[in-house]
Amino acid sequence: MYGLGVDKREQLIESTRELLWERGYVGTSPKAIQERSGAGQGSMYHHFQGKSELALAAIGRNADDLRARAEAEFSGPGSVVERITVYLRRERDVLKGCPVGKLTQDPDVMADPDLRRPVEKTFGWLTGRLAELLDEGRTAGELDAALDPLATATALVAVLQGGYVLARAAGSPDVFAKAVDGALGLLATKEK
Amino acid sequence: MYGLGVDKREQLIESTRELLWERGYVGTSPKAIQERSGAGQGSMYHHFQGKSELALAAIGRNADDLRARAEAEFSGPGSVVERITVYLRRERDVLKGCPVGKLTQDPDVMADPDLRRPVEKTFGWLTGRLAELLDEGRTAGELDAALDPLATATALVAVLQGGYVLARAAGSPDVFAKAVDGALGLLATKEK
DNA sequence: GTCTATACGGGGATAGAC
DNA sequence: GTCTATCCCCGTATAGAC
Repeated sequence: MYGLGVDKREQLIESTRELLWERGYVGTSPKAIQERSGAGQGSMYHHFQGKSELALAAIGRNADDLRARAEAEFSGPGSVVERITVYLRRERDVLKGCPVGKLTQDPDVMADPDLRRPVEKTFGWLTGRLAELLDEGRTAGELDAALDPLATATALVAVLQGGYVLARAAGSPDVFAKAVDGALGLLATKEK
Repeated sequence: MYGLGVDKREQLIESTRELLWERGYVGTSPKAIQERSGAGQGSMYHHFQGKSELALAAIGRNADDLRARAEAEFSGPGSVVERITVYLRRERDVLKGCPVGKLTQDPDVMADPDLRRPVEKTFGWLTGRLAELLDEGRTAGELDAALDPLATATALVAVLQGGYVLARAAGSPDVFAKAVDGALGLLATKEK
């Protein structure tokens, strides 16, 4: 626990995180995890019961990260629209996709309630938090009173998730930026 | 070619289509395809060189379907916004996800240029076609002249693709509908 | 065209030595 | 805690018979 060396348990989780992001759950084998982490079979099965338990730790960490970063932007300085803009425009590893959103396309993740829960929670939180912000903007008179906070928040989160999809399809991050531009262009009309 | 029986080649493609949709490319094995189609090993490898060639046929068909359906709605009756609304609100198998969009999350599909091409083409076409419609609406005075057709089109397609992601995360199709509502709510402001 | 037999490596995990 | 050995089934494909 002391010293410079990172323990194997930690390496296993981090490697799984990366692989889940790059290849998804069905596309990630214990062998691949072991190779990337530098741990052997015995080490992996000592720390974790198996692939799914390891994935659970990795997914949880991905989810926590996403949430922490978003919250930092949401609670930052500026008007509501400014804060949302900062969030939407933040630099992302677009072509790799969203480390959490990607998991929704994985049949084995969605089939396992334990693995699925953090994904569900993350997007529930994200949408709700964004809806709060929008509502705050409405109350403050910054945004049109007719704007539906929850529907708009859901649409904004969807633009991000869909932006990843389109960017990967096109092989270019520009498409992600275009989608965000389009969304912000539409939102701007609702500003007073 | 005559008669009631559908040939095995056809069954193989259709089964692959379903499996690709349900489990993705990495999650679909030749064995699973054979079982679902009722064809044996020999039959499959007689008609196709292997998994990827079969997937290519299946992906192409999924892409053609998506395009044909969308085009029918885009070229239907009504104003531009009405046609877009019909398209966005069309009934979909939301929890299964988009049969084409889903493929973008599959590392082995994206890594193979042949498999990737139809996906890229489909979204390129879809976004472009929607941008044309929006531009038509602008020219006709139906939509605000300041609206950016390409960015808006990209955002709309992203809302759909992201809607699938969020609905799967939540385990409910309602979230997809919410995202669409949010997008249409924003678009409405741009109507004259 | 379709079937069965066969092949080989990999996925996923256990056992036991160190 | 970590390693190596081992296990069994599956993924993916070829060969050859019918």
